[in-house]
Amino acid sequence: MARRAQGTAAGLSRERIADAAVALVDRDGLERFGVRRLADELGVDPMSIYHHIKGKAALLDAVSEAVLAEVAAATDDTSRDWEEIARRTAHGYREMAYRHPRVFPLLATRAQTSPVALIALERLVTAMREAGLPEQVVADAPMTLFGFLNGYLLAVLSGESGEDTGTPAIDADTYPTMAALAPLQAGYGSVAEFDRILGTVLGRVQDRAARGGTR
Amino acid sequence: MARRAQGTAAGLSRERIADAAVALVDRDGLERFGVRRLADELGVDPMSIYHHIKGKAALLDAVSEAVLAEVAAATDDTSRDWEEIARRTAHGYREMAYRHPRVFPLLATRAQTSPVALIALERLVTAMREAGLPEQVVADAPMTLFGFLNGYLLAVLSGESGEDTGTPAIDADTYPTMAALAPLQAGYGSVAEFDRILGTVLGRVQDRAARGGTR
DNA sequence: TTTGCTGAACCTACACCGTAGATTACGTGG
DNA sequence: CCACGTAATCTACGGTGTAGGTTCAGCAAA
Repeated sequence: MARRAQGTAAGLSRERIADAAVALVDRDGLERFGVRRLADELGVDPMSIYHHIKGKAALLDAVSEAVLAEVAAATDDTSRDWEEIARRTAHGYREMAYRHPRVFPLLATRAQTSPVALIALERLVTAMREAGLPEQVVADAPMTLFGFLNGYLLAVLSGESGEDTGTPAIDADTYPTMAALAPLQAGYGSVAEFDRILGTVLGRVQDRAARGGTR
Repeated sequence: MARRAQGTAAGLSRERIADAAVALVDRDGLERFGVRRLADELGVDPMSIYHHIKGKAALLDAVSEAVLAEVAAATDDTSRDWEEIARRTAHGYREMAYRHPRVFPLLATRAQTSPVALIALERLVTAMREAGLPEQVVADAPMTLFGFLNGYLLAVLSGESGEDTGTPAIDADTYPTMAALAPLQAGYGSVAEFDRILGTVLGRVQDRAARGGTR
């Protein structure tokens, strides 16, 4: 609010800006997020931000990177077992998604090429390779795992973080089967549910490996 | 461009607007899409659109609905075999995604409650139920199938539709395994690849069914 | 101490956006 | 022939991202 005079240090830095941006998106959502609002939050002129980050796109990149860094920090890397690594990464990813449901669409939409993402993937595929899994299976693993993680979490969180929290409650007359099934879909955000589905995905990977890989 | 005088009919309708919006997003991308640009494209005052569609959010809903309708139209519903239905729906969905790569993020992000989406799901789960599959398996099917479809297609298309089509070509020194695997990931986007992964997902559903369902 | 430079912060300005509210005129039913 | 609903336009407001210029604390060399 009270902006300092020109030339006075405001203690801005890429990291401080990114953290504030994450907090702002968490609070108000992606729609309402903007450079000016972020500047207000930091008690700073909008243009000051541009001295540390090139533009709004780069700002969103920084947000992605910040929450991904959380995952990396929370995942301990003591294990060498690829399935253990995959499980821990997936659970860490899920927890981050629940911590920042309104940031998550950003991650699912943009291709992840940031170092922190690549390091995690490199660790996973290296472990898989050392375990002797067929090359093609290893090559497909990132896409298989994160493709599903993104799709699943996006669907589960879309109700969780929605601006308007009104589940329309599908019409039982026109969609009888869907309505009948609704109670069975009640437990959809639970860890148990997640772990079960994750297990089937990893099980599939192992099946392919056992069969010898390519097809 | 040449706007007519006030009161003169411009032949606008929800459908015509939605079609033009889809074309505009296809051409310029979601970032550049806006009410004013759409109005320009239609040769119409921006506010005229508001007489047919409530606001920008509703406009994007209309876009989603329009492309989903394409899928429904292209998928013939002669079969009663649930696996056949799932396959055809999935392939139709994929083709739509490739036809409108810049619209697709919209579908993956927003929860689908439009009639056209619900009708397709109702058909699928009804067929599965009639085939005698366990209730919980049927209940999980929509999430399993579309969760994966969305995640996978989002990842594959993010390179396809990118505003800047520069694949960064990961550094072979810092990420040796990832770099070594890159050639094996070349064919990502092909129908064959898609069908293979789809097969594993459907195979998983059948496995669960054979084992008796819940767990 | 004085000088001059660097860079981080601010200020101004512009083009654009979504949309609320008022106005206009065509086509139709009475 | 006239009133009216409707579909279009016009005007205006507050908000956005950001290019370009300005200001000034802090520091290094003279």
